[in-house]
Formats: sequence, C-alpha cells, structure tokens
Amino acid sequence: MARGKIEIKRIENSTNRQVTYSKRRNGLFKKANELTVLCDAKVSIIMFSSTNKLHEYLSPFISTKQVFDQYQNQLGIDLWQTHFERMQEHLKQLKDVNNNLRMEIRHRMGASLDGLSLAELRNLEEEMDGSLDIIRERKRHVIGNQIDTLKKKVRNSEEVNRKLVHEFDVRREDPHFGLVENGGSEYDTVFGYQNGGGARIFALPMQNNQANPPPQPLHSGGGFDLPPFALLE
Amino acid sequence: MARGKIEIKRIENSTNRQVTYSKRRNGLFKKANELTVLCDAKVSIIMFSSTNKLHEYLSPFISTKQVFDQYQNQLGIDLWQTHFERMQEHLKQLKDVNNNLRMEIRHRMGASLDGLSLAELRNLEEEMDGSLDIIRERKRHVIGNQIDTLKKKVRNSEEVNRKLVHEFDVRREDPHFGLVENGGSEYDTVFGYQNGGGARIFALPMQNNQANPPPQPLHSGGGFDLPPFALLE
DNA sequence: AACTATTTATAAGA
DNA sequence: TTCTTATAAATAGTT
Repeated sequence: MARGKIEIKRIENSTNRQVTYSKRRNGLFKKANELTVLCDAKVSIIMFSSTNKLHEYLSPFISTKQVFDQYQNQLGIDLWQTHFERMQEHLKQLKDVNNNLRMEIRHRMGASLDGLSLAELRNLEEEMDGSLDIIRERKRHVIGNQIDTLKKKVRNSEEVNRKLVHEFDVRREDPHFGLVENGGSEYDTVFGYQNGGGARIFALPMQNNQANPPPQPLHSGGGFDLPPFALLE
Repeated sequence: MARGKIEIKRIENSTNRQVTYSKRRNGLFKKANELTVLCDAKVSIIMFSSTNKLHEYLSPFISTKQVFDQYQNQLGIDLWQTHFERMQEHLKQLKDVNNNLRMEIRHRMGASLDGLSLAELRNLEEEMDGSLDIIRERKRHVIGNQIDTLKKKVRNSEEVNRKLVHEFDVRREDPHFGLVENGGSEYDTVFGYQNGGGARIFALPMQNNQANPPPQPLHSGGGFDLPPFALLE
C-alpha cells in the first residue's frame, strides 16, 4: 500500500515475508488497540508466523482464559468436551469397580446376601472356610515366632543368671577370686552375647577391680553393692 | 483518519461507537486476512463489542481449538489446569480407595497376610468366623426354602395323582362316568394349577381311552392320548 | 450503505 | 531492525 500496489498472495521471498509480517503485525495490533479504546471492545488476537512464532494481542483488563470461556459460552460449545468426557467416563468406571469391591466385601462380611443364589452362597462359604484356615495357620505361625523369641530371651536370662550365681558362689568360697586374671573375660563373653543378641542390657555386676586392695575388701566395697540382678530397659 | 483526525479514546455517542466498531472490525479482519495470505501466518481474532456481541476471524485451514492448543503449548501453560488437576486428584483418590478395598479382600481371602500384626490377624479371624456363621445360616435358610418349595410340588403332584387314580377307579366301576358334564372341569383345575405355579408340565397319566370304544365316545378326541406318567422338562 | 477528504498504513529503498 | 517516503488503503464525517 505504498510505493506500489501489491497483490494479496503469499510473499515468496522469505526475508520480505518476515519483514512484512512484522510490520503488518504491528499495524494489526495497533488497530486492535484503537478498536478496544474507541469502541470499548474486548479483542484477543493470537497469531503464529510461518515459522510458528507466537504473537498475541489482548485488550487490557481481561485474560485470555476469560476470552475463551466467554467464546465457548456464547457458541455453546466446549472444545475440551471430549477430554473431560473421557475423564468422567474413567471416573465412573472407577466408581463402579469401587462399588463392586465394596459389595464383595459386604458379602464376605455376611451382609447383603439376599441377592446370592444357593450356588454362590456355597462358593462363598467354601472359599471363606479355606481363607479362614490360611489365616489361622498364619496366626499360629506368628504366635509360634513370638513364643520362640520369648523362649530365647528366657534362655538368655537363665544363662546370665546361672553365671552370676556361679560367680557369687566362687567368690564366697574364694575371697581371692577377683585376682585371677581370667575371671573378667568370662563376663565379657556374656556381655557380648547380651548386646549382640539385641536383648536387654544387663547391669554388670563387675566390681571395680582397680580398687583391688588388701585381703578381701572386695565384698565390702565391691560391685555387689549394686542392686542385684537388675534388668535395665 | 479521514475528514478530520480523531483522538483515540472511547466514543461516547453510542451509535457512533457502534458504527465505528463495525467499520474497524471489518478493517481489522481484512488486515488479518491479508496478513494470513501474504505471510503464510495463522491468525485468530476473537472480539466482543461493548454490548458483548461476539465476532471472530480465523485463518483458513485451522480450527480455534488448534490455535488454542498451540497457544497453550508454546506458553507452557494450561488455562484449565486447575480444573483438570481436581479431576486427576479425584481419580487418584478413587484409585487409592480401590487399592485399599482390594487389599481388604485379599486379606479376607487369606492372601498378603505378612503385613498384619497378631492383633489384626485375630480380629480378622474372629470377624470372618462370625461372617461365616451368618453365611451358613443364610445358606441353610435358602436350602430350607427350596425344600419347602419342593415339598409343595410333591404334595401337589400327589394330589393330582390321587385324583387321577380316583377317576380311574370311578371309571372302572362306572363305565358311563364320562357322560357326566362336570367331569372335565375338575381336570382343568388341576391343569391350571400346575402351569400357573411355574412347575413342571405334567403329562397326564390318562391311559389311551380311545381304545375304550363304543360305550364312551367323548374321550376319544380328548387330551388323554399322552404317554403315561412322563415328566417333561 | 455510499461517498470522499483526509489520515493512516505500509512497500520499497536506504 | 529502523527510518524515509511515495503511495495505497482505511476511515470519520457527511449524505
């Protein structure tokens, strides 16, 4: 429209086309804006160049979403309808599955049995009978495990107790026991087992052998002043 | 832009505004179309007048939905995101519920019991035991009903049989029985009961009385030609 | 809706 | 890209 008329057909020169696109885009947006102001209208322009670059004009005080919602409203269409419908369908399916599952549970709880035929009732009974056997077996297994664990704990406890009683007896008969080098290591063994086994920590009845004074001071100030055989949590 | 410059601000005269809107809208759409052709671009213009009338321009060979999808793609946004997200959330919840229900059923089927504590196992066992009682009770009830129904059928059958035998006896003693007008209606009653009750169709155990020549001709054309005592499925 | 004086847009060139 | 400018196109106000 200047320096010569042009035919309205695709501009083959790519650079030219690009330039014209840019110029005319500005012109279009300017016109759109004038229209917005002069006529109090709402205008949304979305355009893509031949290289798919996006450009947008939007009248002030509105959003693209508003434009689109109003657009769909006035045309009475929903461009994303199928998408939503598919999700709705999915939701419905899940709800149905849900209801079926609930009904199955109800049956297994002995409720809503009115709709079941004799054959179905027999099936249900047999199946639940079998399941119950499995569950009882499992329960027995768990109980068995717990009993085993308790037995081990008891055995440990008895072992420790036995050794302590033995030490007690040895000392009573031999006041110089505390001087024997090997005496302590035995307790260490007990210790290690106790801790490594994850069992309760045992308050060691080790007398302070540092204070290893004259004849038999061991009993007076020794480790046996501790509360005897206390199991600490 | 002609016959005098105008200030770009809202046209207060409503008629004027309307006219200008119309003229400039045409101009805008024309420019948009030229741009589309010249530059091989895709343009979408959606506009609403001050009276909220909708007008749209769209380049050929594309759809408004395509424009919008591409628009959202390139901007990396989804204007309906929250809407979809809410549905997705709902879907997820339903799936979770579903999974929980399935797990509950699995437990009740004696599967996947490893995760259950002893207390839970005990609970499950007790509950299922109770449910099983209910189901067995129900089964007994259904069986009872069926037995009652069968008993009724048997009684009916016996009744029919008794009457037929009685008729047989009567006839044997009184060869002229067939001439009594009321004789047939009694059988109709029995017949009707049998069919209306949904029970098996009873092939009447009447011997082929055709071979009962001259004396009682009424029976020859009747319904008593059927094989004796056959129960039809 | 048509006309037209005038403004505005813009193609081509720099 | 931007500026310039001759010219085409758009359009405000009128009929």
